[in-house]
Amino acid sequence: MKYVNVVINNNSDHTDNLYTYRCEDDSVKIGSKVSVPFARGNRIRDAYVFQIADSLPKEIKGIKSIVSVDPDISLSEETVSTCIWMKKQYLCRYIDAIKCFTPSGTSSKRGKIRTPYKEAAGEAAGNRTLTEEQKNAVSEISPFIKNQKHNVFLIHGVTSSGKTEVYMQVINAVISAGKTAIMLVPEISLTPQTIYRFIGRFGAEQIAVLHSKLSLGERYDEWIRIQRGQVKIVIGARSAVFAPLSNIGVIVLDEEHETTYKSDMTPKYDTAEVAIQRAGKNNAVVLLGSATPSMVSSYKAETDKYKKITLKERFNKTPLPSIFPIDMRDELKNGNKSIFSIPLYQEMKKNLEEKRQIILFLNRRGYSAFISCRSCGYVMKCRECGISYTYHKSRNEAVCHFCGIHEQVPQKCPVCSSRYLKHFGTGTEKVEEVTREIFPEYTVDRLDLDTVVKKGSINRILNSFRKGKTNILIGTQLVAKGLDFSNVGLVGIVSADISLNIPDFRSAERTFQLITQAAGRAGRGSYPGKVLIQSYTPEHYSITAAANHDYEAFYLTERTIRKQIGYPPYSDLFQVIISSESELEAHEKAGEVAEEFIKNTGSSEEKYILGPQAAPMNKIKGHYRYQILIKCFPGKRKLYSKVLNEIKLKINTDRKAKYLISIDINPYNFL
DNA sequence: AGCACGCCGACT
DNA sequence: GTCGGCGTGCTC
Repeated sequence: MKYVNVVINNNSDHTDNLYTYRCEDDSVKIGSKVSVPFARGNRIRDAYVFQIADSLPKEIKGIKSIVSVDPDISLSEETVSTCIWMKKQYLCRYIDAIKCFTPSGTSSKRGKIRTPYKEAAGEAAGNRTLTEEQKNAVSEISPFIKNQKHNVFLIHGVTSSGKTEVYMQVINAVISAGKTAIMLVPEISLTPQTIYRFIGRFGAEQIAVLHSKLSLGERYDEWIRIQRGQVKIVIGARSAVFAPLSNIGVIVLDEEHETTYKSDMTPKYDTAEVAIQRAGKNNAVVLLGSATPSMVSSYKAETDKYKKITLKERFNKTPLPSIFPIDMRDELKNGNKSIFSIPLYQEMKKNLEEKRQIILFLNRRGYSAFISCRSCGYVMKCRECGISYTYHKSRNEAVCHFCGIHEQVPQKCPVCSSRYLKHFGTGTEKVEEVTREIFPEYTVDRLDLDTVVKKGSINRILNSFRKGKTNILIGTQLVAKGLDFSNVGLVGIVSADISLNIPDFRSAERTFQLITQAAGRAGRGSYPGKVLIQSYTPEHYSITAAANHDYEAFYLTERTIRKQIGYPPYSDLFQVIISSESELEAHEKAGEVAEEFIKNTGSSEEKYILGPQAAPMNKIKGHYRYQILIKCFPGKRKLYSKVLNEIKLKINTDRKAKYLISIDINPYNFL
């Protein structure tokens, strides 16, 4: 006879506790999925065993017994403890964390299991020869694999430095040592070539690919394959960090700076944090790879939380493309009001004539118009938050989307008195139209979220570009991610100002990343590529540092600013959103939450709290949303989490309350 | 959440 | 009388 504490699969904050049951089944262990009678009706529900004891510390009246044990699905002790950690870390319920680790479907029963990438052409199985730098990287990591010592490595490698080859050799060592590996990529549909390389190298039967387009049944079958130890490597997007592998030796996050690694649905987890948590418990190594590491990761490397490895040279020894900022203020002075500057136009013409292809980037996330002077480049920003004001047409006001401060837009530029102080950010839709107008004899194609939605069209667009049928490809950041075309002579960034002025403290970081990643698309063949960046503030450090291929310069400047204003990596940002059918109520309650937070944390430091303020998505499905942002400095995280969780529970379990609260710690998107 | 209990008004 | 509305309390 033993007693178990279980988490009930019940979608409610009220029942987010451990419940004790009697258990006679010897096969039950920590992580077992069981069926239990629950509540007055004794309805049979799924539950997961989190604790086991031989006796009860004190008697529980009306204790019930487990009715059955699921033979197929279970958690491991490691994943159970990761669930407990997730509840604290992300203020979610136990069951939300458990659902990440368990398949929601049932077996597809359609006979044979289909592996979507089975037919991948094989690549030579042996390891390739490495550059000196790659060898050093591998030999720095190997001892940790051999000695089963947990560590996190930040691999900062320029585009084309061969990071993937380093990952593969480390994974090879891990598998040779009888352990398993998780390989995470930002977006699986955009990185098919990486998957094919892995399948070619390690063989499809050793690999499970967690594909977003898998049906529930297919996903279930893959989950079972992984859990039964039939595969050694799991490749997938962020949710693959929850793969039911045991004996993990390495978890890799490729392109670790990508925003897709942060979940925006409950639980709002950070993939790198989960990876590090799991790796720690498996005595495994984590590899975070990027050409443009996030500020947070670089800061952790600087402060010795991570070990940094740098790959400075490109694998094929081709030089990095030359990057030229173009001052759009000069264009205006010279009477050119078109989207394209003279240098960009001429460079496009030249490349087309010499039969090289062109990629044009535009940032469509510029819905929120900012206010800038086209004559001198001045941008209206919030003094406190350091982010660009957003133009609100209805009141002709400039509003800070972080703290809510607003002011009238002046008639003249406060710096140079020009009348060219205008809101900016519209008109990018026109790029395709204008391009077709200027170069009617060439083929122009476009790749963005709208075109990607249609399945298959992304491959059609990319294939026709790869084959050279498309001369000019216009795209959003989507195109910047890891695509490898050898005939691209020119990359044009139509307006760096748009990403530079999105209302987010990460706008400079994003801009630096965008330019660097975009530049990596040029000059992959024999011709050294060229990158032109159009901007009204080409002297901005994110642009000059990117142009000089100088990550360190960018990092140091940005770090200073983050420290001054108290943004990550110097704080954790808690975004608390109150939603209600009544806009007034949402606004008021957000204010009350802020007051209660201040009272309960005993901190009188109101400047740590920004808002209340209309949330980025102001209205969703008839519910108005107001937010407060809380800067949480080192040492405060536990207290803030506890207080916020108490406030959240009180509100979300109050049936009379007509509003809801949700909390996102370090959200990635403020748009 | 989901369900039972229970205390009130409206109805065959 | 008694059917059913929903406010309240509880789930090992």
